[in-house]
Amino acid sequence: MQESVPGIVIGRLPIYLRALAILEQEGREVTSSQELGKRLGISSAQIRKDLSHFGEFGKQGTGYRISFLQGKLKEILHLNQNWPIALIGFGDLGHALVQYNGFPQKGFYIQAVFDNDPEKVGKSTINGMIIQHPSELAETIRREGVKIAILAVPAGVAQKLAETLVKAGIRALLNYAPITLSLPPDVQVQNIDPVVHLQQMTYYL
Amino acid sequence: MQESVPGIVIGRLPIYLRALAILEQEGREVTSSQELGKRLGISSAQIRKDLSHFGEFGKQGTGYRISFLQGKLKEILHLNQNWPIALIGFGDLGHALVQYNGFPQKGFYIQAVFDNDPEKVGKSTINGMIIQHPSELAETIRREGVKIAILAVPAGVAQKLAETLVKAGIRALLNYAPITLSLPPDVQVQNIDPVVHLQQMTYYL
DNA sequence: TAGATTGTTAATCGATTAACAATC
DNA sequence: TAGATTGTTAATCGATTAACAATC
Repeated sequence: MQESVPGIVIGRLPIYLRALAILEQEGREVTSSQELGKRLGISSAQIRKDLSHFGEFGKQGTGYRISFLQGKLKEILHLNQNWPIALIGFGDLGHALVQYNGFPQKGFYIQAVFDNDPEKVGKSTINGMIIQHPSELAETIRREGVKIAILAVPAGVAQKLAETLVKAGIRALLNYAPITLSLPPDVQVQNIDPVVHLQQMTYYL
Repeated sequence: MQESVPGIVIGRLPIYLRALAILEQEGREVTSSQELGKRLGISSAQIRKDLSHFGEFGKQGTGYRISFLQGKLKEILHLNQNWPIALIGFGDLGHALVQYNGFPQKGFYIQAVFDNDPEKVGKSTINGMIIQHPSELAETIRREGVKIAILAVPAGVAQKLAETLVKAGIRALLNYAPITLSLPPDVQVQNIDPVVHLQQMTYYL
């Protein structure tokens, strides 16, 4: 648990959490590595190995108590708190992200929205946030102590904005711009580019 | 080239393609595995190894001709054709996806849109597509020979719809619903769940 | 007790990297 | 020729899986 856990293992924990939430919704109280594995298309050994990086959460013979394991995984992933988020870019995608109820449901709250279109600056989103100009970005992020940003802007301005965000104190960046960002290694970056996903699949078609 | 190429290698090819497009935009004609690697945060050896699965695309001493390598990668990924796409779900996200110009730019054309909201069925999108009821799904997909679908619906109905899509002839599915789908192994599935990405990053915060 | 499932070890499998001959 | 960079081999590194003692 002390020596660093592989990133690929961390990447699976939210998937486990998602599966546990569904099992819980179904009224289940206990599950096993085998059942989880079957649902997720993963071997049971891998699930047990992954969890063993962090402790012993199951019982021989019976498996895992769902609510207990959920709690542990949330603790590990630092999800026992709400996370404020800054959204950069209020185009169609930004609009959809602000509306998406999956974020607040999981403790992620978009707290500030930025766009450089003069037509949008000063207007308010459906849920009452005022769209700010990027020039206010650094101050707002510092003041609110925001650590996570979502970048939903065109590729051309993404790198520059990302650098500004990092300077302002952002430590984790969800990047929707179709470009590989160059940032200090201690800044977390996750990329979402639907075209990249589609282009992978066409290989097999 | 004949014995199957690891999926992880295929996953990087679109990233290479994206980087090459940027270099081309910058007016460059030639690049090297070292330069590409630096831009992408990947070792040059890995890039050369990845490409070697498919042939020899470079020249010792000089590197890779950008337009030639782009052509080869597009060929490998079957991107030398347009791909029609069916979009299931016309909520905020579906709306953003229909508007997104990154798709047609790369040869992906949303050709049919489905939503089960009676308020939406029969109405037309901004670019003139008529929103169809899911009951028409199978026939439309078969008729148009669509092989790729984007699933942008709530988690609760995703599995069922995915099965319908596969029965109708869909072979590749880009899944925005926050759930792991169970589908035949010969169907390609890629998942996009922003919450999963955020939950990975909070581990490090 | 009998059956089930964990946590963990060791073996296997696969991916990445270092190094270099070939050659432009 | 001298310098640069490829494609490829072998070594290293890391991740997955099989197997099983421990134990609920």
